[in-house]
Amino acid sequence: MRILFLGTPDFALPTLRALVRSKHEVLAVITQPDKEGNRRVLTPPPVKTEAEKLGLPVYQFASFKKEGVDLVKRLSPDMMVTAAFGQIISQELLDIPPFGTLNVHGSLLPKYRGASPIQSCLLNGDTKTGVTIMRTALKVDSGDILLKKELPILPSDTAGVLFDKIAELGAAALVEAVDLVEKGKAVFTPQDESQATFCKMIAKSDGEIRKTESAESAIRKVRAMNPWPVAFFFVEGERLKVFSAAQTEAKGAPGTFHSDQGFPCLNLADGAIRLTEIQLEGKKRTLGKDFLLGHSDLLNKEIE
RNA sequence: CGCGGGGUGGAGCAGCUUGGUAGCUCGUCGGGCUCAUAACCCGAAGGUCGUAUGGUUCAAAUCCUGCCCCCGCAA
Repeated sequence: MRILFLGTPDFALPTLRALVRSKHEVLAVITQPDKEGNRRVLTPPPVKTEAEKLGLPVYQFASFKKEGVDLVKRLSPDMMVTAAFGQIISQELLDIPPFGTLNVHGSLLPKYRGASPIQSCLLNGDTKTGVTIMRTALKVDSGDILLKKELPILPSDTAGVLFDKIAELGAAALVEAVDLVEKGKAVFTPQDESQATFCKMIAKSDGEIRKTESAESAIRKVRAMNPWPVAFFFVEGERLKVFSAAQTEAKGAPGTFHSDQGFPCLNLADGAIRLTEIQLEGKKRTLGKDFLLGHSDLLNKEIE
């Protein structure tokens, strides 16, 4: 199969690599334009960097839908593959490749359609998730399903860890799917719309820990928001990020702190969380234990 | 030229405004106490205070300047 690959973030890298390693041919890579990253530094999307490393032609579009038609017709791929591309593609484009367009999605569809399937399953405390390979359709993540792979969610999984696992699982599944299509053995099953759920893009504010919530809910946030945007709360106007935390017993009113084995613990509505790894704005991230050595006054403060 | 915080013994911080003997909590090493300890007591080692061995000064961690590095916000 001669494939045109569309993807943008890290999530798409394993799939791109797997395709390059497979017997199929990646004609070119389509991705989004470079964007201003941290502190005004222009950062290329990870897929661009990887594609260049692999020696593949790269095309960047602010709107592939509007500007990409000629290119796709010229390349005339047998198939297109999308992996977290980040742009909606027109039906006209989807119809160009004779074998259609496949997508890799980080959930067991029809659950968790949308932009944050991995964070969402962690926020909801699910015990399993997975990856789905389906047709890329005009309506986001609604295409007919070719195959799914399940994956248990471990208590130690953060979004970052799950991302990596699912991206790898998805890469293998996608190559398997392309093989099936090539052999004419692919069976596509429509999604059960009545079971569909949708998740929005994660915003930074979604990571705020409030004293009215339970410790369990806070722990889920910590796991779901790591490595981005990272769970946090405010103490006297200063933002404190929580990279990792463990559930423990409350010893004080919600919003106050106590120390346990040298670690700061935040008391919440139901239980408390031991702050194992944290970062004060402007400072480096440290173990909660080390943080407390220089900030013992934290124990007398309260979150907002 | 987006805004802002920071770089002080191994770790986390204070000291800088109002220049003048380098401090706190912890760790490390040695010793003591204890059935025991992430407990306690005694003692010790360890720092050219990011850098230019820059400028001002009798004197700079502290004031001024250039440079390097780390980080938060915003986008």
